[in-house]
Amino acid sequence: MTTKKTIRPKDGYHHGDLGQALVSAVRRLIERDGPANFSISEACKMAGVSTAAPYKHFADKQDILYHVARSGFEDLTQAMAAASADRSQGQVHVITQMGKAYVRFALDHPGTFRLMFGSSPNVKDDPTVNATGHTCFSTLIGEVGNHLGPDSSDTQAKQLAILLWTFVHGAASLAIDKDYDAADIPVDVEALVEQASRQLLARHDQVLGPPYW
Amino acid sequence: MTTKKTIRPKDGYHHGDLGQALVSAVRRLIERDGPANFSISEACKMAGVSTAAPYKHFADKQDILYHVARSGFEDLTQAMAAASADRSQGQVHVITQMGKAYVRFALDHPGTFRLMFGSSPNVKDDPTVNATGHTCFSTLIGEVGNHLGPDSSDTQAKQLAILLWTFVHGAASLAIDKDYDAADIPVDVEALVEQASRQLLARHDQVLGPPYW
DNA sequence: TGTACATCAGTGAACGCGCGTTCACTGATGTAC
DNA sequence: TGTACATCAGTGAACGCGCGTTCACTGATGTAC
Repeated sequence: MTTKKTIRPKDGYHHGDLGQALVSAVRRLIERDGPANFSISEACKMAGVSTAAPYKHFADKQDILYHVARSGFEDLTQAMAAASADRSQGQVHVITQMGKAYVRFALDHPGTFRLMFGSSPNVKDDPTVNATGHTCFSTLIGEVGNHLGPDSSDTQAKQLAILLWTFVHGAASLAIDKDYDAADIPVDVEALVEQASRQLLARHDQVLGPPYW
Repeated sequence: MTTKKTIRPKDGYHHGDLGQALVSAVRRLIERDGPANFSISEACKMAGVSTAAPYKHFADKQDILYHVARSGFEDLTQAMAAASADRSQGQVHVITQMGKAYVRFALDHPGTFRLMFGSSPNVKDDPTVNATGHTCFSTLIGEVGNHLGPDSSDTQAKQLAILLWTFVHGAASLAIDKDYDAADIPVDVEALVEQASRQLLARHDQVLGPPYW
């Protein structure tokens, strides 16, 4: 944490850490143009390097995308972990905070988010990308397990986690794709996640509090 | 309904209804390669026509996409209307059926679905596409209004409709993008929609039934 | 400390490709007389 | 009914472009002696 990982851009021939520089250039391009519309050539221009240089670090275009997706999942996992660090307000609060972090990540990095979860280009046939995504989802399952209590099964936790994930992912997708504009009323996505999470987490023999509107 | 709209493919020079033929060719291509990866050239090959022919019917590539998106929204609206035709089992049932129809449409036409709601390529800057999408969402708002009763406000109906839409859209997206595979357990999307819809539609002073698992 | 050398991250020019779009054209069609 | 003609949906060749990738190369770096 104290040692800043510096990318030293030697003025001369060697770059320092071109691999990392390209990944972050591609991430910036993906944020600007979408994951299907970035080009290696432009990423090279941004990194100040010839168009052949990337092939010393990556097999091909797809390989770069794998690295970008992996770095995205790492960031998302970290964001969700940070959001769930405050455990003083109960388990439900922890889970809703994770959901909000998910939505915030999508809004802050829509292009990367689309790459990670979308299908064009597809990035899920890479095992390590899959593994990183898996890790990310596991943290949610763990928290939902805490919520359900020690008597609950792993399957129960997974199924409830899927329910929550589905809503949160819908909120993130509709928000970044500007689909909520069709609703004619302003949508507060985080409030939406708060409301739905509490409702979906509620025990089924329990009287719910008032809705958020 | 009785008069089948025939596309007469004159063997000779004139096509008959090339505009319609191209739209459906593009839809097929979009289903195969995704909305960002179709090419006019290939659609022309499918329609048996030179690459210059489309420009007699459409301004440019983007214009074709607008037509495709519009036809998609029309199909989705129709599918949702059909699903909600059976009103014998109560208002909640009608609404869950609409949600399932939405998910089924996405699974049957993932490419078109991504074009309609996604952002690359963006299709929402066309007013008539927007209007068709608007119509589609309105039918849901109407049913939710029925559910809430005559004393409810339009805003209340919209907000609850947004809540439901969000979940259903998340389910559709995660399903077609194969993201549920990361969950390690099989996911029955329609059952998921059923469960979540009932839970989100439940009155807030009401004891819920048992969950679906 | 100085030198020879292996390593390898970069260059820059070139390739083949598929694409969207334009252009002058052609020939089928429907209609006015 | 027959003919002249305007219309316009098609053709096919060509364009310019940006792209991913390859190639032989060059020169900076670190290390063994």
